[in-house]
Amino acid sequence: MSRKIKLLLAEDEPSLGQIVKESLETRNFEVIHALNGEEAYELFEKEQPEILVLDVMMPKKDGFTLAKEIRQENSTIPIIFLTAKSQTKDVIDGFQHGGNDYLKKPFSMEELIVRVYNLLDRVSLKRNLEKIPIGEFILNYEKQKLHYKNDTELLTHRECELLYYLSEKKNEVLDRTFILNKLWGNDDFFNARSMDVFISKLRKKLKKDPSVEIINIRGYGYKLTC
Amino acid sequence: MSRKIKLLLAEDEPSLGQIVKESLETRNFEVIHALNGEEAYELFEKEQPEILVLDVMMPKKDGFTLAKEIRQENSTIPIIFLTAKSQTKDVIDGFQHGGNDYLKKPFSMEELIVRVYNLLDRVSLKRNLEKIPIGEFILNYEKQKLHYKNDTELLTHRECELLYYLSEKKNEVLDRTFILNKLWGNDDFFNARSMDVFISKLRKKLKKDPSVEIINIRGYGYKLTC
DNA sequence: TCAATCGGTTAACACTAGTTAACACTAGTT
DNA sequence: AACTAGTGTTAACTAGTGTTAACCGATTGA
Repeated sequence: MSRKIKLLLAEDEPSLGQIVKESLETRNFEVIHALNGEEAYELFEKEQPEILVLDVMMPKKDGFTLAKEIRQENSTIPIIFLTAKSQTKDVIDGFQHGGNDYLKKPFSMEELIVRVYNLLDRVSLKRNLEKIPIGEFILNYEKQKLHYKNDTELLTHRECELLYYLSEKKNEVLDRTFILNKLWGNDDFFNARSMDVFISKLRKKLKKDPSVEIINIRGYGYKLTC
Repeated sequence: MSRKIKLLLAEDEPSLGQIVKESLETRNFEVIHALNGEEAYELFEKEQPEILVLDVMMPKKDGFTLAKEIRQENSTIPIIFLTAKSQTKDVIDGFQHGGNDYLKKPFSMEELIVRVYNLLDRVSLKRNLEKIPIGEFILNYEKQKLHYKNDTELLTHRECELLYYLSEKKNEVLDRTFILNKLWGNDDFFNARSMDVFISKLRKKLKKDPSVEIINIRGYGYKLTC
């Protein structure tokens, strides 16, 4: 497993802060949670995080002011601002450069994660170096390779992504539209047919171990069993 | 596939609501999100969720008032209250009974999930990887397969679900409307006829072992005997 | 006993998914 | 620029699944 990334989260709403913290932790971040701007600055000094996620509206010191101060010490650390809907665009634009990005509330964790990884430029962090067992097979996501005993088969990027998502939900149903949106961007007719083709290809490649199957659940999606 | 559980979430803070919704969705819930007490009541009527998660402090109608109204229509539906730290214990205690539970903000998703499952009384979250014996047959729910001696028959998803529910209540009567609501979503005429067809198909497949029978109890449902 | 209702069975149908091959496009190579 | 290999999309055909319809028998209550 790769090293945890230390992230400073400054968010004063306790409920939201707690859940964002937890979600990031399950994704293998080490989260330092500050409840206001001043505390955030102290924790930044003390903990030296790699990336900051700052709520703009906070008691004691707002996110922008905090960012200016931190930038004097560290001009490269990536910062993501969490802004309220009411925030005017031009104020945000003033901070839209360098290692900065922003996210309007309400946001989804997926959006936050994507931005975090983009700024860290470590897109494939979570999938790093993982050897995923699928029955007798071993999937190496990084190398797009599928091992079976002494054989190794190369997977294309699409095949690999698809199998990876299936393997994440082993023995559970993976939603059709979820895959389509995730991998193809939308779930229109043609993409759906394209996916069918890939399912077909994967089944062929997974035939070596008869205990591994991709089962269709009509109208819902697929289930990888092993 | 294990059908999605419909859950009504009433939470007025948009950021928190969005993230709780998303987290529940990744755990395979169907989440109906209401932004205030009135909307929550309307959605409760319309969507008929299985469980409610209500913020206590909400605009237009607070969680407790809402719960009282809903309890008049449905005295058994599980309700989880999300309470602020300031909420006094005795007020909460007034609602601590029956299918109720509460959770202090800030809470973690894990805590919420545990309470949801507790109230739903679904211990068997991950469905049996186990092989279910039905007379001389063995049902493998995961793989949708029905084994008989050396033969293996593939079941469709519907067949498998239906047989699974029957096998859970072996030698007991399984309610018609229960199956219909569980598998088809509602118990209208057409779905009922559709189910008849599936019962018919299953009987055909179960013929190999004459000791296994699906017996109809007119007006009530079916009994799988073996 | 007879109509009414419920459930059983079969087949037709509509729709979804599976498979294969042809095609278009990209990137790398000569 | 031409050639090649690899990848993903589109198309055409086939197979599988669940719903609807039609017809029938069984059970029930008036």
